[in-house]
Amino acid sequence: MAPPQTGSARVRIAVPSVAERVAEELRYQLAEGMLLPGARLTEATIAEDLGVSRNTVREAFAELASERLVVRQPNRGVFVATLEAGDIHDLYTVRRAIEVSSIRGGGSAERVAAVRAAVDEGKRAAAADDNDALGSANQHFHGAIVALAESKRLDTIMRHVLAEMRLYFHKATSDAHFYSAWLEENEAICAALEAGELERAGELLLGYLNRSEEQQLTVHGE
Amino acid sequence: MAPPQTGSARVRIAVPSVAERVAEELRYQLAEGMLLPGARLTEATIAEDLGVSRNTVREAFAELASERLVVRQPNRGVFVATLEAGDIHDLYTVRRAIEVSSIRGGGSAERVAAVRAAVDEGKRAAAADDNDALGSANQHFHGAIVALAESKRLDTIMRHVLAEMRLYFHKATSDAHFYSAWLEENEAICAALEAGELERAGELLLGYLNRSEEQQLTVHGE
DNA sequence: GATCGAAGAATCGTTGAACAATTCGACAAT
DNA sequence: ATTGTCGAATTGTTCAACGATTCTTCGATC
Repeated sequence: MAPPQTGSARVRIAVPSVAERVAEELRYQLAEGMLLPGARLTEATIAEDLGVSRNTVREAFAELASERLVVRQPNRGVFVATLEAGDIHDLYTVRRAIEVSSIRGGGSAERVAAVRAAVDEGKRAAAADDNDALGSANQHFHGAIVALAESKRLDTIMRHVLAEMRLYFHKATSDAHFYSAWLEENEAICAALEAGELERAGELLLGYLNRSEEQQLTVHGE
Repeated sequence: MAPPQTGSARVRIAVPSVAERVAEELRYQLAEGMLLPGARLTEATIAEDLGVSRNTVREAFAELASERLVVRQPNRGVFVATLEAGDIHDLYTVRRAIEVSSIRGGGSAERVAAVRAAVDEGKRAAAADDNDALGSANQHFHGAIVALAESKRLDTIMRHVLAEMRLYFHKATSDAHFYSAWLEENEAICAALEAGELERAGELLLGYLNRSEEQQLTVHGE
């Protein structure tokens, strides 16, 4: 007999609710650039397009709004989030906090290996000249860094931050030599991490984030 | 005519929507311990109690779920979040990341003054022997530290973390000499901050958070 | 011709009712 | 003690409606 309630690991075989699937679909369209910042999302239209009720769309909107992917304007509707002044700095402030903190704490061998895997993934993508894959690999790299901390909450925060950045920067950074610079930095950061030089890894990562922020600030209107 | 769209500072005089007010009311009850972890929140009951529609309650639930104050179990209902194994460590991991990062970045004179104000608030509460006020002051102190970074996103993350901790620890820590230790530490941290010794302030804060986590771990089951 | 305002259309916020699907509790059968 | 079944309760979702708010259009006015 199984112990009455093993407590935590209650694996729910739950089919994602309709509202969640709607949110997922919209998230996808947002990441893919099919819905550009500022675009209006009319409840009735989306409800009809996806074949669901307006109320369900509403619930999906609530979820996306909590992730800052869309903004609700009372009595006016929801719009794809737009980059306000200070948002770039804000996003990088969050990243500096959680990424640097995570890497300074080190992590299990498995988690470190995952970081290494992301670095390699980036190298392969570069070799294959696949810019999309390069961008994904970079996100995986930074996701893996946060994952070092083994914190559910930090993971979801990072997921949201990355989703927001995809929304804003999806095509803007298809500049080739952007990425080549990343690759070397990621390699160095990963090497320091593997060598247990956590302090130095943190400094390298911090430097990368600061430089990356400046790049984004110059690319987008200050 | 007003300038076509002054852009950001569009001050909405919006009356909070009904759904938001419901969420607010529930948040209040959660913080105040009227709704204990594990309690079931039946849609119909709450809808009737608050005199709103079931759909509206649903929207409020979605918001609270995104803040981890309640948990949705598909087809079963929403329950007040309970402390799972590792949650305490998780919460403190987030706090270490954002609080230490914020204090290491320093802040404007106004923001530093706000930290000082929170320290004083704590001292007054201690003098008045008001334990509730002491708890609030401590939360203000740590909120003020995060506010140093002037980041909307970090502020809301911190707000959510503190709300979650209030939910779990609302009465547990009414131990008098807990607080007196805090007061001295807060004072020392604030002094270091004011002196511009950011690195040291960060270390002190980190030490405090580590010790606080251990206390909570021993008080609550492991 | 530009400004203002008012009528009308579109959309949102919220409600209430409905119904299938799922879970829960109890009770009977093996 | 396990299994199965039935009924009650609750959730997930849809639909239709209506007041409130915003947007648009279109004249009327200066």
